[in-house]
Amino acid sequence: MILGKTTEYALSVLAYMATRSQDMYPAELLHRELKIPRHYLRRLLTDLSKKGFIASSRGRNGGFVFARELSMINFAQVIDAMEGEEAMNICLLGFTACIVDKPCAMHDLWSDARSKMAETLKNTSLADLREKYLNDKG
Amino acid sequence: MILGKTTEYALSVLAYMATRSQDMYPAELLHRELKIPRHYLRRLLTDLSKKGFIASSRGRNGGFVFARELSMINFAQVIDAMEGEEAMNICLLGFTACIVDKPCAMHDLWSDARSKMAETLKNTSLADLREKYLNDKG
DNA sequence: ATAAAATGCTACAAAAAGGTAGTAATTATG
DNA sequence: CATAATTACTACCTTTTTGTAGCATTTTAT
Repeated sequence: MILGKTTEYALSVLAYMATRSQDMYPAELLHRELKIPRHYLRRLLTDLSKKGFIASSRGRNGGFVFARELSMINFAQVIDAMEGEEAMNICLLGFTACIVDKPCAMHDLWSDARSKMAETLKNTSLADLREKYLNDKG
Repeated sequence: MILGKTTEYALSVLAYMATRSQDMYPAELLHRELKIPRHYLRRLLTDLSKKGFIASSRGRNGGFVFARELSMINFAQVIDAMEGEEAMNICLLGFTACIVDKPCAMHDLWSDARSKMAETLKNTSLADLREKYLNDKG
């Protein structure tokens, strides 16, 4: 598994919210639309609130909205928040092989590909996603 | 986690074997050198045998050796074998978001970075690793 | 032969991830 | 004020992954 299921759910939710134009997204709606297990989703949403990506409002007509500008949320941030900082910087040969022999022999060979991936994730915000989505549609 | 622990172990083992020059690698040696839990490693090695990367010989003086030329084993193959074919081709927004809206809005933006990563993994063999390792040392 | 050094196999335990259920707290609306 | 709609919290269950234990089997060296 490249990313955990929970991280995929998180990206799904944020991507969905970023590409629509409602002013409130209740858990139940997201559950229906994205087919993410109801209760599990609820916990995920709470978690995403605590992490500052979205904000919740309780009570009738409550739900979730973005807590910051779409342009201020990029994919690397989300993945970091969900998987831990190391996830993207990990040595593909495992720490052991990497540390034992000092600089992991593959770091050079891979750093290009890896850093390109990392840059792409860092440089792509939810605003970019929204823009692309709306353009592709119209 | 980007790759499962077991996959990292597998890469560690193969990388270790590829960069040394013994003609036999018993599990116990790999356990000592790589600090991978003894019994878990044993199962992993059996698994790697069944998958055709290495071959085992039992009995005294037994152990593991590569089952094919180093140049015939690349990193993509190992990752595929350990994580399943889909691991590298997965849609980062999760299948749901991807399918609901037909072509996932991000596929274009990411396909570059992702395919570069995939190519690198496919084009890098254990022979390349060995060569680089021995050059860096000497 | 026998003992030592290996792998193969099977069953189980522990930890992490994923998923379910229900109650409490909060808020808008009639 | 009462009710309905909503999030917050807590506890528990299931599945997958990781790790442990031990015995059976194979091979080599003495």
